[in-house]
Amino acid sequence: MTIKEIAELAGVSTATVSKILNGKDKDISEATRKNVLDIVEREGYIPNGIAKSLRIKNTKTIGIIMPDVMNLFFSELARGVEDAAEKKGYSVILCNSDNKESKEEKYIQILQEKMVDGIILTASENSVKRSLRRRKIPMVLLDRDISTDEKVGRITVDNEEGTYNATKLLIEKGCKNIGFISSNKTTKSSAQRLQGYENAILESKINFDKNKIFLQNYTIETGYKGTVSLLEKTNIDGICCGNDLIAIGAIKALKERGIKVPQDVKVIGFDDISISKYMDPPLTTIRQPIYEMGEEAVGMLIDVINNKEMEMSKVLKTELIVRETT
Amino acid sequence: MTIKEIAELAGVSTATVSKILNGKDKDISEATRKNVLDIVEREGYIPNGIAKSLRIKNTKTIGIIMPDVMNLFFSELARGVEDAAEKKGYSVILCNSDNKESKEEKYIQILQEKMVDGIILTASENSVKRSLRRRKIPMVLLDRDISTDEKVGRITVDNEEGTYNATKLLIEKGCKNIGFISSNKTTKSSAQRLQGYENAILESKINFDKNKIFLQNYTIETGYKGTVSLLEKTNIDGICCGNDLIAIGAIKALKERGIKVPQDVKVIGFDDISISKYMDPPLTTIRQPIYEMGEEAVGMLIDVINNKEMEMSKVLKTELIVRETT
DNA sequence: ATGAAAGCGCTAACAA
DNA sequence: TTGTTAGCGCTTTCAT
Repeated sequence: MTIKEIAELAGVSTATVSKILNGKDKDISEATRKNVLDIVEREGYIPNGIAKSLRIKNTKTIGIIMPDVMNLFFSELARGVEDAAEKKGYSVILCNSDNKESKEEKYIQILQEKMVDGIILTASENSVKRSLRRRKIPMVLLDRDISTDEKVGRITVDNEEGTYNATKLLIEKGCKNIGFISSNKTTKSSAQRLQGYENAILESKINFDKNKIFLQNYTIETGYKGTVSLLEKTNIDGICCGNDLIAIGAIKALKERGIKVPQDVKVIGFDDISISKYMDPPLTTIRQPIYEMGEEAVGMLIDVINNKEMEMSKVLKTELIVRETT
Repeated sequence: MTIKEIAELAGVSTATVSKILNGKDKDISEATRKNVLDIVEREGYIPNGIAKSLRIKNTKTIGIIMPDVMNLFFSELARGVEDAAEKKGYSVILCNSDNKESKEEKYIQILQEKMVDGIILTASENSVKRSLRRRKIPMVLLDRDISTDEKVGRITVDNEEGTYNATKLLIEKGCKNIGFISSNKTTKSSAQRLQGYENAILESKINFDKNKIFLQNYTIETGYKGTVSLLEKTNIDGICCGNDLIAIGAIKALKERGIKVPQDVKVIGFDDISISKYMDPPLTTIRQPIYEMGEEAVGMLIDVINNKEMEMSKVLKTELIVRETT
């Protein structure tokens, strides 16, 4: 069923049907309008959006490339993106990169072939730069910032302030031996989180100890292993974690060894993923407005798609959520 | 940059370029092949997939409609789908329905307009039926089965056996007062899970008590509220939960009241979402092969897209994972 | 081994 | 108020 067939059934031209279907019906008689719409309804006609897109040169779909939707942080991000996109009439193609540059670049290529109107990206420095050089397409970098002169949007969070406040809280609560477990990625956000921790320590009277830092992945496993490692090498009465998953792993290791949280060791996470408040004990953490970040990203992306003049960078605030692990 | 421009630069026709780009180059001289490819590379040409799709009538993209990616169960499903799709050369458009029929139907329409090659659906009975009547498109129903004569694929799990085994385990472990907390949805899977529980109870010598059943949503909140409610109304020494989220909420309520799990009350979940093994205590549960279900769904979907003769229904086995809440 | 040309389903400028 | 028509970028048949 095509627009042409509808036109024939209605005894009008395809142009007329097209206008009606697209609401450009100011100078179309109510009679033919109704007639056409009835036929469309009766026949269950579904417009071919591909043909339309080819003609009008936009697809009303955006792509999002992220490491892994199964990770609670990213699934919340994805939801924020999808909800905001849907509200603005866009669909979203989801791509999981597992942080692999090869996948990131492959997906960027595929998304461009599919003529998405823009891409939201949580990816490595290299992929972004290389792709941007090849062909420009509206892009906003989400969560992970990247230095480039290209015109890309950025939505980030004040990571440094986050871990700074987290560590400060631990210090205020009386911790003297504070570990830091996080990711060893070379992303800005990882570096900033480490920096925030260091700043807080350096600023206090407790002395900085490299042995209290364990850097690996943003995973539960890292939290677990890191804690075990820290426990062996040094004494600890507080752990600042690079994200909530790490904190969950840390608490597990602690509990298994009969170490009480928060009495013996205090733990603080980062992100405030949805599960954190249900942990035992409920996790104290630095909240990122994850869902909102997703929303902001699509708002910004659509602005750049429409060539609107706007601020190309937005850094959102974190918030300390004190629950029961500190 | 279009295929035409590439053709001009190479001094050949668009037909030749097209053939080369699509590997239909058996009778194309190596010289022109190399020349064209070099130019494509040098110019950073990206084919317009929309134009291609319009011509060849497929988009190599599928849609998936599910209630909510933020729900751990669905995010794992989404990942399984995306991974399998990627392996077979498909992209996936993700849609969150929040179990709302209006959204389900809206998305089905949008996906059809975008000419996806097929749809994977976790949706209500009505939406599916209504949409199927309007226009046929390859579809596979995932996780939620629906009765219809239409030719749709189905991937499900043996829910009844799952809760039957779960309840049996509780009984074997000595529980005499077993509650059941689950969803009140009118889906087959929900009905089957209740049935499995009832069967196990009826089959045992402990008598069936309607007051020990609490039906609401598949959420942590329901688990919490349901447990509180059960505790008030009746005595309980075991809870069979409709999913892991409910189990997590139940355990939280129990712990808060100083009731020990598993000593005082045993709890068993359903799904084995990724977080369950990290709970405290690690959750005993009925494992669904979630990721594989996603994979199977796209395998089946692609088979129906290609009109392959195949089994249109597959029910996967659950597996009892005994950890420490029983 | 290569090319000409039709046509996929739609929109929009322009004509009537 | 409605219709004619070109053309979006590509593939593919059929010639050459």
